[in-house]
Amino acid sequence: MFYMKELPNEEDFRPLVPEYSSLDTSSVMLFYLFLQVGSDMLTAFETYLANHGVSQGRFIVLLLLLRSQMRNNGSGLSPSELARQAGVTRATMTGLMKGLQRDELIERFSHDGDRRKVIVRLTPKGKESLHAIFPDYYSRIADLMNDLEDDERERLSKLLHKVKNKMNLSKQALASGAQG
Amino acid sequence: MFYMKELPNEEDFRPLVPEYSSLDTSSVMLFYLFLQVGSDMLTAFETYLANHGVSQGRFIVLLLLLRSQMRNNGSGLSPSELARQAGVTRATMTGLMKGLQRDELIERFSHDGDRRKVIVRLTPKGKESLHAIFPDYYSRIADLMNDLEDDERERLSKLLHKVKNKMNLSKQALASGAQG
DNA sequence: CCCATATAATTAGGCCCCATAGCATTTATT
DNA sequence: AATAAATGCTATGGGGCCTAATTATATGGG
Repeated sequence: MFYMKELPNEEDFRPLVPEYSSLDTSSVMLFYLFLQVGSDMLTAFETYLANHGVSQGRFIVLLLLLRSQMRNNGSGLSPSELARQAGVTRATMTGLMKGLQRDELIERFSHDGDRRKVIVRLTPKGKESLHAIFPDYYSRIADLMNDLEDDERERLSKLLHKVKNKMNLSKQALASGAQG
Repeated sequence: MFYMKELPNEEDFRPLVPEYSSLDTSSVMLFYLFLQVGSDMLTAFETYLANHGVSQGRFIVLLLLLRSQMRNNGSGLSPSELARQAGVTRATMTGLMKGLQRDELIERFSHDGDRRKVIVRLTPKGKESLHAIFPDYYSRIADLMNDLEDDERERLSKLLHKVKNKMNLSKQALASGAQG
């Protein structure tokens, strides 16, 4: 997890500015601030979820399953599809599901039409877990955003989308080779 | 890492709204959007750094050391202090440093006055690694923020600080027990 | 019908990050 | 001197993630 308790300040960059023409101090500081806030949020909620006995990864799987079941009347999802929606490999998903099944939060059924496939569904216990977490979970999120007025939320959302779009455009470039 | 390729939309929450009085849809959607953008950014830069042969954790340690050496003329930092500044335990820092030393990016010296302490410094190779990464690294960050006008950056920064402050206030509450 | 290819799920093995707990050493406090 | 605190380390373990290989099943062309 990215973390830097004390964010770098303007002075920290000053000696580097003459050396690096690509260094835009305000960009970098904004970038670090963003990552710090995001990491803090994530860490806090991870800790919170851990107290409820689930990890972030597990929680997401449960959420995806719940959503799928609400949308399509309990049809469930395949591990492949879960992996795709969660942005991990199928192997990773297998591991996650192993734990979730051991704890009886999900069930795996074989697919009727395609015997390669598996269908994953929440168990009643899995559903209960989510519903046990939700009230407090939502309340904490609401509380976190409570200081932001409606127009501020609107603006933040717009700005986030802007960064998001920018990233999607340059994602390949960003993640690609060592040479820019 | 938090990830949810397809963010939940308004309809996904609709059936939950009557059930949970604490559920504020706009808060939750903003929260998820924030985490998604942050995670994507982090992942992209992690991948990028990995292509340069360093992990996020390592990179941060190197940054902290560079900053310390620039601020205090090469005095270095103790593992304890590094752990504190990076927000990890001392044990974790020991592990990180083991790898960094193996790769000859840092050196460990014993402290003169206090024989419990160790002083960590960047090796020339460590410094070179950073300086090899910087130009492209800064350029990518600048590029990422390029779509934001000055006033937008200002606003985003203010909003982020607002969320950050809110979190600092309720950090204990957030991360604390299963019961809200 | 058969084979090459693709897809699905899993297993095995491994790396990184991170934590807790315990330990030895050294320093600080009283 | 005795106790407490700090420092760095090791051992151990969990979570998350990956690649590569394996097994089973489907599918489409020859």
